[in-house]
Amino acid sequence: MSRYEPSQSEAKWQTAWNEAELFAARPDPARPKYYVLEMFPYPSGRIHMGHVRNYTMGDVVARYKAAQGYAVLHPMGWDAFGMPAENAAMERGGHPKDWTYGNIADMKEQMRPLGFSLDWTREFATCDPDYYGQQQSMFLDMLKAGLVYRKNAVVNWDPVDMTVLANEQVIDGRGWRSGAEVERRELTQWFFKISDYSEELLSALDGLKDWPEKVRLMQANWIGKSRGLQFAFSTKDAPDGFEALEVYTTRPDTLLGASFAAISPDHPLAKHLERHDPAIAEFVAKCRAGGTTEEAIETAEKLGMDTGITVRHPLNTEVELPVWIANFILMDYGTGAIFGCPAHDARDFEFATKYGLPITPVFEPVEGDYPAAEFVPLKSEPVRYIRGFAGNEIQTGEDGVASAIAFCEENGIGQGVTKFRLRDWGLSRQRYWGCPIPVVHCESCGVVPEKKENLPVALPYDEDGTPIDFSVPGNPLDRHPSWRDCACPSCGAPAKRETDTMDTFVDSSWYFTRFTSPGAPTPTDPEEVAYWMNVDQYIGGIEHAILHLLYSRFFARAMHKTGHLPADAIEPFDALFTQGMVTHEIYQTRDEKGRAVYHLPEDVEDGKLKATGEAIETIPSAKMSKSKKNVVDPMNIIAQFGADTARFFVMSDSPPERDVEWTAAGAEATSKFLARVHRIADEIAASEAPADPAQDTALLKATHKAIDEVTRSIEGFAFNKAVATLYGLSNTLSKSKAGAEAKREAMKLMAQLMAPMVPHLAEEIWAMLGGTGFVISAPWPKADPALLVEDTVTLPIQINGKRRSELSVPKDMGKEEVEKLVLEDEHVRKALDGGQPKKLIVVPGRIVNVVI
RNA sequence: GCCCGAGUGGCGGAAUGGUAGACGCAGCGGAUUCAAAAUCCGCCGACGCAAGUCGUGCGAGUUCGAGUCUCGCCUCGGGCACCA
Repeated sequence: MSRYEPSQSEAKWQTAWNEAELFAARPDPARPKYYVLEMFPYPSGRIHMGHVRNYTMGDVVARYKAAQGYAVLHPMGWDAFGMPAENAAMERGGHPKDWTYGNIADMKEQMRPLGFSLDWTREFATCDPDYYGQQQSMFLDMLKAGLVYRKNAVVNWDPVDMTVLANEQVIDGRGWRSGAEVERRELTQWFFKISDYSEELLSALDGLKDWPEKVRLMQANWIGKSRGLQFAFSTKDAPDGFEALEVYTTRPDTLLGASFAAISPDHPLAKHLERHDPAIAEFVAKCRAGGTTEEAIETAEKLGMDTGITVRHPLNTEVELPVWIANFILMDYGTGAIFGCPAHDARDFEFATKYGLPITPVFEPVEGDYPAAEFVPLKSEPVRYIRGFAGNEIQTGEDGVASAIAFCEENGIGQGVTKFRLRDWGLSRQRYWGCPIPVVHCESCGVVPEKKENLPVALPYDEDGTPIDFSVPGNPLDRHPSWRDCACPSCGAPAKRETDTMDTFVDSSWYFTRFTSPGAPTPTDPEEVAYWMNVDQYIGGIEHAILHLLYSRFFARAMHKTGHLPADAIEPFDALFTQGMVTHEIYQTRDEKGRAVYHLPEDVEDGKLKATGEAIETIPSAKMSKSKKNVVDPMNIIAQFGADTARFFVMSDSPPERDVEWTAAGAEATSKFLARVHRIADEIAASEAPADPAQDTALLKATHKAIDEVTRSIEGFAFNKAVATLYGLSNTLSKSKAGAEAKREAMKLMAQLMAPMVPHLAEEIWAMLGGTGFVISAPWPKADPALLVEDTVTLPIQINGKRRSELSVPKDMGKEEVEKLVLEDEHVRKALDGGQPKKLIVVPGRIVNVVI
């Protein structure tokens, strides 16, 4: 008899695997390759249950594919640049570099006991000078290839701290530290020309068959291809140089419903007026208050100001429309100017109602009257045009738009234009802890790329021998005494380095290619990258559905264009899986002022605080977060139950794409189950029961059914169903009266099926039953189709769609014979009461429905 | 505000348009035990004595048949370009 003691056996097997170097990825021409990757973590310092879930999923896939004979690449690294390191330095002193590398060491120590099949020899952090030096090298190649350029763009500006704020540092329109009202300010910044690839990134989505449909949809909407009309209003009383006002509209069919024109506060005309008219300057300044997010702009109160300028209606030059400046017009989309048709646009309606502008319907419902507020039917819906100017009176919005564009083109009013919502990717960050942008500003030569032999342009660690001080707001690179000053790479004259660093999305846009050759002297090694790319299975959070994944798709194309990736790797992720979060209830009490005080789950027992016995309020589950203290430390779970319990629990119950609720009871139940499996295996190992052909066959059939189900579940990322199947198989095994030999074989197969999820226990059982080698190196079992077929099936009999009876028949019984038997059924005879059914539906092998 | 999801017993969830609730948790009953823990066996959507009726967020619809498909809502979650 041996007991289940994970604390001993888990460490033992991990040592054995490491000694056998099982997880080092090696190209092997004799086998197909498989690259499985989980989104690499930000080194916050502590792993959390979300990490455990994410990496367990990847590990299940990696181990399963290895058992199937693939040469597997399963690497791990660190997304190590970013704001938290700088924030930590500001709040607690110290240096971002020390904080980050310390966190990496801590997290690695926490990940080790989980027994993931990771190839740690390929590990790197994006803040390693070697990594970001290669990134700088690619940046220079992309600059040369015309994929990078500079232009002005708005940032959140904190007028008190005199610093740029990230969106998350703007809370209700105010800076998080100073509390000052944030304003939008323009800076010259670096951009990737992702817009060159708008069409390509959109159309290539169709090829991503193994991506979730919702992610493809989100990306398609984000890219936002639209067909519309661009035309110029001719202006009256406008300043010189503004004789025409270019507008873009996706609803040219509503042109005769135009009641005003509106321009963005950032439109060149608005900027011109701002310089000459104090009232407009004041208004525009008001528009610029608040953060830069689309959400902030769209939910802000609609503000407008009449400029006094008018434009002539292109279809009827007698009609003049006023030109307003409006805070909800985005300069980044279209031309930064629109015409407003309040009758058929909710935003225009709100604006027109507020400022008393006319509302002129262009179309109405085919049946019924024009509604009280705006009327915005689906474009695919037919409507009756009462102020149409092109095509039929009754047509869909789509047709109306198409004929309006055709009409305007014929009459020289404007052109049909395709536009995209997708904007170029601004990569400049006015921060220290990021990859320096490797260019130099020279007074005579302008912007000069750094020479490649001078890369990496490394971040300075200290100033004259003392670590950089982060207690002062702003970017330390800007005020560094020696780092900033340099010689111009072109003319050698004194020059200044660019002090902006790169968006951390750049770091995460190519790390998956670097894993194929982490030590290469170039960004990628052609042979290695050609062998390992693409990522066969990518796993990460749904929150990355748009930005990270879209930027990576673009970057792969840019890398191809600059010779760093082969043509067949421009869609880097063959299959994508997006997993849900790990959630937990929140426990709180109130302090004397009635404010919420949160408590860790481990400090709570039976609805009371362990320490004081004070009753706690329980708030429904939410994503685990430190601020709400609803976190369960994986280390505690591993210490108490072992890694396999933690791994198995996060795979149980909830489907992986959905959020999973962590419950202490669930973890304990999982641990009990694993102990039970261990006990059953132990009993089987000692058993001497003689063979029993009937029982042995029944067990063999059940085992093969489980092989089939677990295999299909893992293939379909339905790990919760694989777990349910294993529960079922363990019950079958414990109750089976089969002989010892048959049971040993069944148990060994079960160990193989469990191995991807609970590898340590599986090894233990495999060894106990005399399996050869490691269970994880044993080839994945195949279900024998002959053992999966059932001879008889139970057909439910429905009467009018409701289940009333059932019928047991041989699997392949013909339709007519089944019908005959159905009509003889007691319930059916009773319901028919001597009559004939209206209809008798027999779906062979599935169901019978008698319609009366 | 805009885009994308999700909603099934007390709880987590299962169900190629075909027996709703597999499997697990909690709960209840029993066995074992001096007793307990552990373990094992059984019951377990609601109402009803029963026959049965009702049940997948709400309201319509398509279908012989809807948790599943369509339309309109509600609630919760993710994203909205400088959190990662």
